[in-house]
Amino acid sequence: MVVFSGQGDARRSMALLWRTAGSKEARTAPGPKPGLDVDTIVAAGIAVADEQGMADLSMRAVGVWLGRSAMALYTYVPSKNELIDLMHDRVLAELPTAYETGGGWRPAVVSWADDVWAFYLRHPWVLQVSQARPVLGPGEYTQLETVVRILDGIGLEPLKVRRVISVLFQFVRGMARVAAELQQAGPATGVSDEEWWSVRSALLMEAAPDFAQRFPAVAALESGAAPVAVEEGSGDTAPYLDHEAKEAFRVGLDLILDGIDAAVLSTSAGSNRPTSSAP
Amino acid sequence: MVVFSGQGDARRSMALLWRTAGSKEARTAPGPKPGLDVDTIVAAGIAVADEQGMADLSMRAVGVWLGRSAMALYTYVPSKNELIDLMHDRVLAELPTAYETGGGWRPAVVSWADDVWAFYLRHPWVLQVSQARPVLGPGEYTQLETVVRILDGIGLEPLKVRRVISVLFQFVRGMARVAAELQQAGPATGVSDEEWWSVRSALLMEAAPDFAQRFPAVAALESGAAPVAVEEGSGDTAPYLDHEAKEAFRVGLDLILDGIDAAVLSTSAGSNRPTSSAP
DNA sequence: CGTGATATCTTTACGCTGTAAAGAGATGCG
DNA sequence: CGCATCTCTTTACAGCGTAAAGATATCACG
Repeated sequence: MVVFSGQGDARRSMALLWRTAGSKEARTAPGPKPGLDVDTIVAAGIAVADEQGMADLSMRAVGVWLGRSAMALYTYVPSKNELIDLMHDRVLAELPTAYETGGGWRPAVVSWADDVWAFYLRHPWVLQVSQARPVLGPGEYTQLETVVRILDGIGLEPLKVRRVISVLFQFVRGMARVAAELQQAGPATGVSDEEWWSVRSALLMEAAPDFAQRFPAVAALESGAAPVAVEEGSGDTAPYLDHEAKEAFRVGLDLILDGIDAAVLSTSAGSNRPTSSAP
Repeated sequence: MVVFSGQGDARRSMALLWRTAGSKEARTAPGPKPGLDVDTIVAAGIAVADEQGMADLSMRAVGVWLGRSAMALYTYVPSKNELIDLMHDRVLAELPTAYETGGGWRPAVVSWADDVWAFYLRHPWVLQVSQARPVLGPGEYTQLETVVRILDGIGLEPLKVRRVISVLFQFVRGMARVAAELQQAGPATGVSDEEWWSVRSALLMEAAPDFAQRFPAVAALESGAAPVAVEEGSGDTAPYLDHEAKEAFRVGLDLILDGIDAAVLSTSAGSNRPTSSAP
């Protein structure tokens, strides 16, 4: 279930995102002093989402975190969707904003992708916020600025840069989503991935004894590609699939970077040199 | 909010997916004759999800669709999550299962990606089912078999084929997700995308007048890349962004296919040597 | 042909959700 | 002081998934 962005008063949303609410003017209004503020509430929301997951993020839960009732939050934030937008934009601030491009764009993109990957695993709930209509807040634009700066001047026309960024984001988000869901599913259900898979594949062979006949290509692929050597000795909770997911991430990223290379070459055929894999 | 797969009795799940429930034996048990069956319920669930979206898919809604109470479904299906798994696996059956590879793998992959893209836009709720632990049903494996058959024998080692498939799926799903959410958001809120964007960008400039200073690369990119000529005359509801989304999809796909090309070349360079990690 | 076991299906109920509405209590200005 | 105004709480409502209990229909068996 995707969480859609708020549909409320657009001007108020923007003001909250960019903090242009009249924070300067001294308070002279009657009434009790505010015991909270938007930043505190957003921070509490992020803490709850990090700790308990998006499914358990409720106005009541954030209220409990702050020692208030759920309805107290509505004094500062118009709705839960708006709160999520604010959380999303604010949490992006912890990403690095600059990458060394002296060694070429390729290692810079890899570093960036690694950081984004780790970020999503740290805050898996971010992956559940709808991307349809971006939040248009400072965090979002800072993140975009960072990656545009890496890819600027490598010899792609602006439209192509946008497309490349799309592909990169979709890929990183998609792969991180799978890894994050695995990470969540394990502890949440008390069933490790190895257990889950071994139980399931046994049952699969039981339910579909003709599997190899019905799906010959898949069967051949699995028998040929399955044994990615399991590294023993690491004390992580789920070392095997974590490692597997990260390795798939790296290989896929390389594939995309090769595609970018090809695009660069075909655009500026002749002058620029490729960073790897020459024709 | 992602819908996770069922955690119930794994054997029963598999039996439901592969229809190995004792459907053969004649019914001689006492009690009233069943008025429903799993297939009917799954079809109703798909109809509700297609028509009203995943957010409005509830046991009560499916019950109403069938003229029963919500609890009647629990006679046939152990939980809502299980029902969603069954819906997911069943709806995949409408995808084509074979592609002409006579003209090379590349056009075949493009056709496949186009079909999957259209499929996701037809059933956007499928994009909201967790991919962490695949359903392992016949639909899922049929789909996988289809794409493996396209990529088999183009000169990639099995592990690489798996990675390539991962990248393709993540990309298609990611891009389709954005397009689907746009498609949903428009009608649902009564605000077209052009309206939404023009309102938002006006407010953005108001809230962040120093935008071009704070985000110079993004500002430059947008001024340089924005004008993707709007095609007029088409009578669709949201022709511009639909077209834009599809165009981004095609360009991104090309990028990935170029990356695959590079991987094929580097693998079969010389004779048949794998690029990394030989067995 | 009862009669009891069993199956389908409905009704009710519980704790959860986002948030509208109303009220309590504190605060500063006239 | 009185009163308008603000923060925050309480209560309430319609929705959710599903546990539990009960009504009703159907078969096998004495």
